[in-house]
Amino acid sequence: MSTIKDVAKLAEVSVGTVSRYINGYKIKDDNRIKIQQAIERLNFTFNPIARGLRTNKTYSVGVLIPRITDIFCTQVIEGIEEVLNTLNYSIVVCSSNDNVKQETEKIQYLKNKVVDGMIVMPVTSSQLHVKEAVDSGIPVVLVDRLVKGCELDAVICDNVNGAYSAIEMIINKGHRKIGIIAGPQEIYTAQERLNGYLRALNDYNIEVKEEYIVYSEYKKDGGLDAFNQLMSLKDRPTAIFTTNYPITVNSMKVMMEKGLKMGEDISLCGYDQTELFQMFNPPVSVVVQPSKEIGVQAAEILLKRMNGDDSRFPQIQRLKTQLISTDSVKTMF
Amino acid sequence: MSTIKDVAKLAEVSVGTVSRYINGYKIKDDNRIKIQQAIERLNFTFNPIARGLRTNKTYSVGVLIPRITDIFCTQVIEGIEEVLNTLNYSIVVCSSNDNVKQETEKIQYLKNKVVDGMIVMPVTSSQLHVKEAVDSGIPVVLVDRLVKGCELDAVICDNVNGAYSAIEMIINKGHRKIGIIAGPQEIYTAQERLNGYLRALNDYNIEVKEEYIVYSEYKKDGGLDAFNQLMSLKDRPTAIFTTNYPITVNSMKVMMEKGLKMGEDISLCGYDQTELFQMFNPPVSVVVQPSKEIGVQAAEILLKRMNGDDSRFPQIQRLKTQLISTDSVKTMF
DNA sequence: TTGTAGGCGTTATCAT
DNA sequence: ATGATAACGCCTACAA
Repeated sequence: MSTIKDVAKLAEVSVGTVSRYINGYKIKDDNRIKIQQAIERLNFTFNPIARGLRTNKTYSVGVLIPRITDIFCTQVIEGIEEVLNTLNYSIVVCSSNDNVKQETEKIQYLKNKVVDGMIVMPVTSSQLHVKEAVDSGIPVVLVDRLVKGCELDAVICDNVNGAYSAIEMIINKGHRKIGIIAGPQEIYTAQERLNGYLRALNDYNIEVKEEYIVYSEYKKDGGLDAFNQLMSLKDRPTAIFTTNYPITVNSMKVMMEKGLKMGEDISLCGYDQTELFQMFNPPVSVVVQPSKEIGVQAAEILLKRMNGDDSRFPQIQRLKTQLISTDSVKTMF
Repeated sequence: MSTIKDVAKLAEVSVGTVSRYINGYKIKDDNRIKIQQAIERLNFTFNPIARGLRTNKTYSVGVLIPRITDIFCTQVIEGIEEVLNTLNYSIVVCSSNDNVKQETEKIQYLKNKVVDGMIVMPVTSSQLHVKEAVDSGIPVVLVDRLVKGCELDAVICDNVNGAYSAIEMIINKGHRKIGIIAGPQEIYTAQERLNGYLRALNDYNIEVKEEYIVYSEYKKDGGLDAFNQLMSLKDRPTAIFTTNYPITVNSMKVMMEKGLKMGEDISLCGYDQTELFQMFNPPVSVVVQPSKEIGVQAAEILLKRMNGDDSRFPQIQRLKTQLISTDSVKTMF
């Protein structure tokens, strides 16, 4: 590997001149040509590690998500990548595996890796692991979930209205007995989605029945028990709102095993989209989040911060969801 | 941010001693204690960038995949992460977006980022973009696909037998008119899967009909035209083997639109697994690749190379697939 | 516009 | 076992 020094020697200029050339400063034309040729001849590529040491910039950002195999997460990453890659930032990805302890460790880990900034989708909204990263002065943008007691930039969805629109649709199709499988209430999105549910019932003057509200983890096996619990009520709900992807999938799985037909025996509306949902018979009603757009906007805010622009801090973007309404929710009249 | 120098001063030792402490060399007990305290007091974390400059190691590896939203890819990454993260390697992820040009660029990009090694899932098997990276001396492990004319470590699946087992199952259920939607023949896995198909027909003495073999892209919209083409034959196949995930999904989509019932009007066997496939009615028959295991093994080989162990080069691991056989392939008798 | 030289935070070599 | 010091490759005053 040749260095700036080799280039300088071959081009018969000083290293300073070469460095200036590389960084786009103005230099004499004939020097420019000599340097270009030297670079070509030596197959020189400069060492960003050395530059990073000097400039304290690594041109890399950390992305911390609960799980790399989660479609929602990868769609967000796709958005991040789209913005950051063209600017030559690289993306260091790691997963917290839905685990607060790992999340804390990984934040520390990313800090140690000296990323210029990070985008974090927190596992829980309750604690302040994320706070540490902030305190170290590196810009952090939250995604999908806010964290209590943390003033931070964030790009999230309007979960209240997302859930509200789902419940409203279910009500409008004639349902009155509507169950919800809510997520853990330490999680910000889970709180909001439950709120949307409550608010919609309230607005339509439908009594909230405690037993129609069950809770579940937002993890891989979430929803299995919860769905069964709803099904075992004497006075079963006619429709169920499942508030994230795994819960939706697992509820469908249980229905299948029990031989319950979606949209006939029991109505279902889920959260988060995958192409396959629309290929079931009937297709699955879902609240869709603009996942890629979340990534794009998070990256843009992060970029702004990394460039030292502190305007409008903390900047919280709240994106709208979209409702896909299908026959998985039965029309009752 | 405090440095090793600050620690040395506070602990009243030399920087050399601090460095040795950090790197786990033996030092006098009381020095050790003084250093520990100093580190604590100063909240010192050492700078891997500086270390990297000196040691020429960045403790980061690049992972280049066709698309971050592809489940197969993310499962592979999950495996890679599992191995590498505990060893404190970070993973720089980027996508080639199914695009040879981007692949070439991103390989260059990763090289410039000074990763210690890279894991690449190549877009095509025909060209030598990957060769460049190799020539630069950094270890590269291929995943899922081999590249012609490149002697490289690789972890792939036995696609021939994967396809063979699928076709064999279809034959055993009484089908004789079996179509295949094969991938682009520049892609290694696509070649192999077609071979498996041909070999199985041959072994069972079934004539290969040219019009039952159609081709499609291995990309997002792959399979749409191809499936229609098979359906428009006068003498339609009774079963179709779709050779990757998008093709399988899109074929199912077309079937749905046309009102064809899977496993009755037309039988289908796909490639690559997602949990949702098993929740359709009937569930979808698929050839399943051990995707996470691919990642694990690739990471292990890469690790070996990064540690200077050149034994058994080029090491090619060929993993077995598994067949899920369901009623999506009709039993004909 | 250019050259020189010091420094970024480590590691590694040499004496001691 | 430890200290002093020269690298590692680049950037950036400063001086010319």
